[in-house]
Amino acid sequence: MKDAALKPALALGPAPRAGVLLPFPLPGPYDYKLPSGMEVSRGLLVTAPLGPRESLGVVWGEAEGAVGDNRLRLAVPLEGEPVLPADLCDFVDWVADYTLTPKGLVLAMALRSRQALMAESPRTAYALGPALPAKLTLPRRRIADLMKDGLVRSAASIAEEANVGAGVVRGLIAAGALVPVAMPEFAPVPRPDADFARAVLSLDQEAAARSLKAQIASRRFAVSLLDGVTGSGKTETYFEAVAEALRQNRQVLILLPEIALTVQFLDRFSERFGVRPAEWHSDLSQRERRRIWRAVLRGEARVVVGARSALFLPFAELGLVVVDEEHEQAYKQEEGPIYHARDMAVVRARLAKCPVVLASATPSLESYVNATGGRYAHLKLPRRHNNATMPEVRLVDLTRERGEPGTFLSPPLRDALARTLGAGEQAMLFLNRRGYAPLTLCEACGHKMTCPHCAAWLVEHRYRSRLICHHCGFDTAVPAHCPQCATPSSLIACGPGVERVAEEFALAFPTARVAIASSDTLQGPDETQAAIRAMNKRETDVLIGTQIVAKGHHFPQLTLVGVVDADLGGSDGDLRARERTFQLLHQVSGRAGRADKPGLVLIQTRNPKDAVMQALVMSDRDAFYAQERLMRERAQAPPFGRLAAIILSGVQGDAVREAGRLLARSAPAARGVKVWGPTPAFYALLRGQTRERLLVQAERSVDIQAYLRTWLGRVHLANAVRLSLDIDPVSFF
DNA sequence: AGCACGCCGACT
DNA sequence: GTCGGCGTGCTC
Repeated sequence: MKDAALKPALALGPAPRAGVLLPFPLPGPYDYKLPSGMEVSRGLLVTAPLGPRESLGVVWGEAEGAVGDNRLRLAVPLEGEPVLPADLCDFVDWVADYTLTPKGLVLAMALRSRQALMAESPRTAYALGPALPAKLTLPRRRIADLMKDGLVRSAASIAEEANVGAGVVRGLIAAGALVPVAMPEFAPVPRPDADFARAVLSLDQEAAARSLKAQIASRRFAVSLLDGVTGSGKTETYFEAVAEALRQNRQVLILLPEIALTVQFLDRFSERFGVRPAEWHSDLSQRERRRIWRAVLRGEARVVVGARSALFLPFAELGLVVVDEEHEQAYKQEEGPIYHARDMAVVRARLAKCPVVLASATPSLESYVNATGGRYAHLKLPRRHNNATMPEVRLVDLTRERGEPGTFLSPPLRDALARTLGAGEQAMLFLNRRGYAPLTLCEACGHKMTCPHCAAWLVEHRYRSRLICHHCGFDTAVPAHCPQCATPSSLIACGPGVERVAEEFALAFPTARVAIASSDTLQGPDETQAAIRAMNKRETDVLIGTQIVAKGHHFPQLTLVGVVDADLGGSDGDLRARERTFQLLHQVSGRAGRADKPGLVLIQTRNPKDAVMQALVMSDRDAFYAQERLMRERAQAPPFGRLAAIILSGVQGDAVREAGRLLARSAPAARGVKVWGPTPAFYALLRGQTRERLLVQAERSVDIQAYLRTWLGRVHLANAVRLSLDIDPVSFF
């Protein structure tokens, strides 16, 4: 972070030069001349010529001087001389150093909307002029009638609303009957009102909110874990912190996992603050992106609710960062610059000198250890709202309670379903597996149907009669003969997916109304909304779904949750698999039950003695965390040690494997550092690319980035091999 | 990221 | 004989 030590304003003499960072994967800032006599400071946005074209750039620091004066080109500040906030520049430096990503690539994330800073082009709207032409045709009359309300409209909307051709509008403009009015390019972003609708908080919520408000008032960096059971009102609680930040005239960033960025959340926000917050997510249009980006820089957007990339917005007066559902794996960016948004949010807050709140009912072990160890404030909300009780959790031991072969609903689960439906209540079956069956194999020769581009099984989707690869999207018809031994009709489906569970359920309960909820059946937020509405209106008796039903929505009439296979994803070698299973099952369990009738959760498992299952049954979360913590500590795994993964990939398998061996041979010996591998990645072949992994494990005190820089700086890999780095990997695929 | 330069297959 | 495939390399 040496750049952070730069003076905020670099006053440079005549013929000034400066280091300018460009949003490309260049090794560092390039030197440019700047107009003489200008006061130049870090963060100043410029246009800089790069080769044959003009690029957006940011003055990053003093010139390096490696390039002769004669080769320097002139960078010109943008109109109005906008400046990126200094703490955002520091953040870019920090993320680049931490993830070993070229700075320019990280800067590119902060300049997401390329023309965000180009001069705003005013829109022209029209109002009714002083006089109408003598000759009023019927279309002209319609325009006059429309415009009598005194509102200004664009030429296009006049034509549309008055139902006339564009030519008629043009004619009236030419005749002076419609006069132009200059409008700002963008509608202003509405300001949330801190006191629009104050919530009534429970004592627990009040105490947590008070603590957060005090932190905001002190304007210092602090981390809090808002640790509240499902239904305890975490959102209302941190909304009080948001309100306080607004009163202090500070900006707020609320991070949500992309899937949680729903209409419901935005509605809740506007119920509390009177207006919708500014949104930031991957499918904003270019125009919206530009509008929000500018509004954040100018301080017009006071609260932004966004997915992980919102971390790179140019907040100048950041006063609070909230990371909701902080345990979610979706916060891990797995492509391009690989980073964990939760961890980076903490860094962003530290650089902005403001508090950050991590909220979850099932915190990540990292946050839990930090909170219980006193590094983070631990704010607990142990009670559900309205004193609703937690559901009763029972295990079904699948090693004893087997139904018939090829069935996946055990007798106890069937009985419970029958009772629930008989009582006129709703149920949910959870299985984190899309499609009909995860594996198709030949009865005659044992051949497994796998993807030609990925080392993965093809998943049968019976509704579409296709075999589909969930990694690359490859799809093919179910063949009539085994491709290996040519035996006809020998392919059989193995294992359950949601479609297969739905089929079995429908056979057992032919009159019940079933809906399947998976990313295959629900295309987009509208259909998801419709499914939720059908459930709430009791048009659906049983919802069978993947993890998209685990999150978020609460169904008041739902009293039974069945977990069809709790042992999924128990993959060895993934140190977070147990934590994820626990979090997911805990979350699913929380869907059951209502105020007047406690819910029942039945979990089908082959490992009923496992600590994850026991913690769920005993409703003893802390016991699970304690055990998990101990295991991580013994293994020197995060947060007690550091990890970094090196992923090699390429089309030429031999070259990739050779590069892996070369890399392993050249790993420098260092105290407290171990290098494992190379091993084929979990999916050794993905989209036609061979993938090998090496894992670096280091003690906490080791500077793992420095180690990697030294190592990788010495090795030259074949051009056909791509190397990418994952610092703090969360998944091992 | 672009856009050049630079060496090997099917065409006016 | 060329037009053009995209592999590698450079941009202050």
